[in-house]
Amino acid sequence: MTTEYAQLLKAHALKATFQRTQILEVIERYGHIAIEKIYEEVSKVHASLSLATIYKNILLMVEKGVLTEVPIIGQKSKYEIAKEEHIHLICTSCGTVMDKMLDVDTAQDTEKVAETSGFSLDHRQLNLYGLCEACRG
Amino acid sequence: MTTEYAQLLKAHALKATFQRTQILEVIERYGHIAIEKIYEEVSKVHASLSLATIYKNILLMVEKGVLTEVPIIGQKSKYEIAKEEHIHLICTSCGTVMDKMLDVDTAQDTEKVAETSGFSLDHRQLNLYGLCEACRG
DNA sequence: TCCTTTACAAATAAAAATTATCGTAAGGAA
DNA sequence: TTCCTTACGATAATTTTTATTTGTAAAGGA
Ligand SMILES: [Mn+2]
Ligand SMILES: [Mn+2]
Ligand SMILES: [Zn+2]
Ligand SMILES: [Zn+2]
Repeated sequence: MTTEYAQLLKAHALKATFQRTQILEVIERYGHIAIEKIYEEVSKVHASLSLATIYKNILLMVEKGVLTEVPIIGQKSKYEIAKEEHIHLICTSCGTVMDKMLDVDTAQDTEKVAETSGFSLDHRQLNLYGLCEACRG
Repeated sequence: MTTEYAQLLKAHALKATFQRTQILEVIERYGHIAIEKIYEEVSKVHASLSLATIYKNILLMVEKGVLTEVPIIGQKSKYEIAKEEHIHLICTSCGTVMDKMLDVDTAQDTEKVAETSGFSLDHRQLNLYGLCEACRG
């Protein structure tokens, strides 16, 4: 429902405007989605929406931690609602992005790698590229 | 030396032009570098170079497997000479990208994760974001 | 309530990044 | 060297992203 997104926005000190809740609704529905596609989708229910409003709000919501950017080799970045740390399985044929939990051991390993390089780790981003079940045939 | 890059290009069925070897020389020197910076650097030794030539060749060399794209949260992609699989430590303050080997256990873990999702894994991309030694102070 | 302030969205405009076109130049096989 | 093919440079054209301006509407205080 719409109040869910209103809550999320307010929790991050952002006003819950119609445009923002619509953007969030579309992102949630797609899971992971690129800017242009958000514009396309939101436009269906709100024809007068400006593309600049999308850009402005995506940037703002990433800054505030409501959204996460998922940069991908050979494509434009996709965005998702920020959630618990996880990894991505990305199909190089159809472009689908699937979430998977990161297992604890792997997480600890990366901590060590960072430490031994004098690096203070903030966050991880693991993408696995390949073919999804459907595209393998 | 310059013949080194000529070899690399020919090994991938690409003509060894002056522009291409210069681009590779700059990428090697920086380790990881964005398009605009490549242009800036190559222009110093070859003032008449066209930016379109950079784009065309980067795209081509990525396609042919000479280069690898490194997509990064909040920045434009950087490019590097393709090499053995490794991970990246990325400083969110100064932007530096550092290479680290991926340890074998972690690699095997990701294989399993992919498998159990019916996904045929092709390649991994792990970025660790944080502060480098210099930027921690 | 009325006034003042602030935040947003929309509509451009502007700038930056990327791709396409085409005539000329250079690489490389023979 | 000669010839064929491919790549480069010089734009032009698109696409993507950011900045400005203006009009409203919500928020807060007197
Ligand atoms: Mn995700
Ligand atoms: Mn690297
Ligand atoms: Zn697929
Ligand atoms: Zn740093």
